[in-house]
Amino acid sequence: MRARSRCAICAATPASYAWRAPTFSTRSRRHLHDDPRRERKELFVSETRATTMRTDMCGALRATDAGRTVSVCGWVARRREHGEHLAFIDLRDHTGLVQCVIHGDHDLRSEYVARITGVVRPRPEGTVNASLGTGDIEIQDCIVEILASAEPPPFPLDARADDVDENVRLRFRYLDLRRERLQRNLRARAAVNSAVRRAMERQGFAEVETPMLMPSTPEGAREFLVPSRKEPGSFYALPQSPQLFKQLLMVGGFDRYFQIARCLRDEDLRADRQYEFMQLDAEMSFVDQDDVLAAISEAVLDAAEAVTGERPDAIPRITWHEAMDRYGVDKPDLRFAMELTELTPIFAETGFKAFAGASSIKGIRVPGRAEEFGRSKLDALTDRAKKLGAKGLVWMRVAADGTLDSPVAKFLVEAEQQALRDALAAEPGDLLLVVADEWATSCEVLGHLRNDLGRPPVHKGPYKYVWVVDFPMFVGVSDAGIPKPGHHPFTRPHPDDIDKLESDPMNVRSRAYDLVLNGWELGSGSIRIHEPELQQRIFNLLGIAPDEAMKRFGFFLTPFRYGAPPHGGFAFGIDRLVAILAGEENIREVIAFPKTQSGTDPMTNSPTPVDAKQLLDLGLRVLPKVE
RNA sequence: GGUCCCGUGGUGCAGUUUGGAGUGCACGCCGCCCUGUCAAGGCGGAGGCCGCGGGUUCAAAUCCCGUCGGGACCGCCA
Repeated sequence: MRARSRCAICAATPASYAWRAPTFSTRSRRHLHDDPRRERKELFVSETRATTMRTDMCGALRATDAGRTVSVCGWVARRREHGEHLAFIDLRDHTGLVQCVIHGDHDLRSEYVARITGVVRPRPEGTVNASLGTGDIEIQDCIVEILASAEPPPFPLDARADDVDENVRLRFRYLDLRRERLQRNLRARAAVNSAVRRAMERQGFAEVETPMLMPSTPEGAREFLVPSRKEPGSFYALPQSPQLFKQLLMVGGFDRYFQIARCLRDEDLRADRQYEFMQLDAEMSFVDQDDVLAAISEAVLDAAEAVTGERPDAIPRITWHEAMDRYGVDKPDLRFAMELTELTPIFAETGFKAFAGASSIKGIRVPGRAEEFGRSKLDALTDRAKKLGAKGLVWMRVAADGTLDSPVAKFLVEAEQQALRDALAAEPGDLLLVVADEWATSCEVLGHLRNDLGRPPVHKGPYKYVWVVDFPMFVGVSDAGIPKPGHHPFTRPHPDDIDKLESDPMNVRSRAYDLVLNGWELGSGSIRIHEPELQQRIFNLLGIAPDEAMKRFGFFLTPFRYGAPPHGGFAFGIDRLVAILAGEENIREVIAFPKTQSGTDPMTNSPTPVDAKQLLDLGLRVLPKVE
């Protein structure tokens, strides 16, 4: 046993895992740290997970094992029969495949579970399989024990199943899980959990569990409710996050808390959203933003390193305002340029009506794609822009001679056209898109178009982490003219803006921050308000009177009267981080038993109706369906 | 709540535009042959409520309406 920590994906030690060749096959789509081009002679130094039934793992055997008598256990991945005298069986466990040479008649079919005992020998000359990690050797003189027979699987348990209807994969999830892809993804997930836990412990965070059954606090996401049997008509809520409890842990003197916490939100599902998901949830006392960002960065970078083998650089920061200004979104994807360019001054004196008087004119340059955008695609882009809230979209194709091919070109004087080309660094063949509107609208519309036109799949290319800081305290106003909190109502205002709370609330920044990776929001956090007076000031702004605040948040507010430390925290989504690191575009691929977009589980058929007796015990009656 | 895409033997597809016999391909499955294969090969065979319901038609996988299921997105996710 080695003292150094192992790769939790493949159980190899750090010294070896960077050299580990794929042991399943070269057809698999993704490899994390595998590189089959490397030298293979010192490939694999693995713990053998020997048991009373086996001596070695299938995928771990190497030429250095030649001569050993071994026992391996696993599933029949493939068989190649040559009559009753000879057959090749590829036996699979989670470490990979090994070829077993079987003489005589054995009824070994797909997915039969078998124990095979034999002698490891180098393969005969000319039969080495370079695409297998175990391809230099095979197990000969085999004794075959069938441990379980199996019906043929409904889909092939290899890379071909990537194309199988996801509903079928989910119905037979336990079979899907046998595949290399899901084995790797879930082991990457385990590696992330482990690295995160170690990073937090190393930094002095204590792991504390918080309740799953808590009072309903209807702000924010829709909650799952759990009826109380003892008090019919009353309900628990499942936590959207441990937010309130973790702040109380700070009041309780824990100083540094973390938890890999299950969170539940009854909102519609997406590629990056499930009802239940896991967060690294953390909170710290006597800190400011820099402390929190540093601690969380440590966990994220450790997690990334554990999966990819490479530690990312320090995570850069960008303010919310700059993110909106340059990328038009609060979760910028920094893997590609196409930045929003400020054009307002160019058209200060313009005679073009759509631009004249607009408070913000911005544009993006879509390099080299003028050709591709004919009239119908440009009309579709314009529709898209309008749906996103713009009054319109000005498009221009840069012709070979540099002139602007656009229905509005005739409204722009030559100096304006030249300044526009210069500002956007336009080249012949480029498509230019311009929006003139309020600053926020111009940014948001172009930000969407930028993502639509330029964004690679989330898992492609380099990993670009970024902290987005200085979020606005309030976003928009309610119908009654009351500001709406951008993060949550316990978020601390930016210290430089506190004086403006009442006079200019919409321009108050908060001490709230997001972590973004490749355009996906990984998580968010904030420095909190720990003084009851400041908290009530915020509630006043939000139109919540003191008695109302006590009614809604009483159990949370009372503790702060007993001495709360300055504190702040963060939470990021484990599922999303793992998905990106594992090269997946959908978090269902990194969850063992996920639900479909409609919230059902094809394997267990949940949710299901329950017996009338159960409802009776809970004091519940189900209403008839409304037509 | 909304928009768009997809439902054809166990799996993946073609067929739908322009209606004409469940017509076809690949994999898998079952049987036989085969002593160096490796997503083995050869021969043979079985397997279909064309998601479901209704309509149009002499005739519907194909056209129309509805519905169910899956997926992507918008709303929503403090």
